[in-house]
Amino acid sequence: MKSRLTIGKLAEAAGVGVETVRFYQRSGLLAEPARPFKGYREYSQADVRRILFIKRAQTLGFNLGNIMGLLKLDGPQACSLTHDLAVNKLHLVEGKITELRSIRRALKQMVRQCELDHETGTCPIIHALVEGSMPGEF
Amino acid sequence: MKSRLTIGKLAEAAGVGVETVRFYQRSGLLAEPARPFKGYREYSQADVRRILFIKRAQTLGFNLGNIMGLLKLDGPQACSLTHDLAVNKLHLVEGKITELRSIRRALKQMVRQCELDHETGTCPIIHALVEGSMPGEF
DNA sequence: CTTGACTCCGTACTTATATACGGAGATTAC
DNA sequence: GTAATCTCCGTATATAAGTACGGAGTCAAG
Repeated sequence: MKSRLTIGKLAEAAGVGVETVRFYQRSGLLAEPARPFKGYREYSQADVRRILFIKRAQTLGFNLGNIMGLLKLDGPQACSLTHDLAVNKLHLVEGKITELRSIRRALKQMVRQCELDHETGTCPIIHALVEGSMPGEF
Repeated sequence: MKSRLTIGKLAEAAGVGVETVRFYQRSGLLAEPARPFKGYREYSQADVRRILFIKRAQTLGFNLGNIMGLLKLDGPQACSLTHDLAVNKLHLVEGKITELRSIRRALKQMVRQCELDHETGTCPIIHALVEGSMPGEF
């Protein structure tokens, strides 16, 4: 079923605001739709999917520029570009996870320390984060 | 050696711009330094470390507000206050880890899809946008 | 002592990603 | 048929995190 949508329906279906749709249009992320009726924009389900794609790609760390690039391309080279971008992001994300785990360890230790001895110290996270920094004045 | 730095030297040592230092000061991320000399700010190595910390924390996805909170964990405080702050930041960090793990999962899926279909010459992600439904959960 | 680099300050501008506003016309619900 | 809602448009505002500008004072090198 090819349901035809107004801008408001599209926005609702995709979980964004009407203004966001207009903004995506201005930005070139969505093509200007047909306006068969008093200048009112008319959208299709494909537009819903396109916005959902944009939103999902955003949560993966792609910005709108990246996304526009992805959307413009099709065919085998698009796949390899997509692949490379994804692999890069993946490495970035794994590095961050590792670092956050070490911060978490430090924080847990801090909490435990605090609960055991009622002693005050400086925060181990900060020293874990800044290589070579001495404990003390911050 | 307690080298005393001008704002320019500090900025250079920390790899940021002079204006950024002033901005951090306005934002409360750096304390107003002493100005023993015609109103010129004077910094120490501790300020360099503090800026490096800020920059590092940013790459992990903390915003300046978060970072201000993390910085408050350091230094002498009432133990109960430290404890509460630490628990609070621990939750922040765990949320960040969870978020990144889900991004990682999605990216891995995306990479896998691309690799599977690479021989066929079509990118499943792009293809799905043109017609039909998205590959699940990408 | 002159020249160029550095510092001061407040304010304005930038980029990315949207949101909001205002007023006119169209559509829909009751 | 009237009120509420929706759509149109261009422009303005929001937020985070800086970055740049302009003019005046100051410092360091040649």
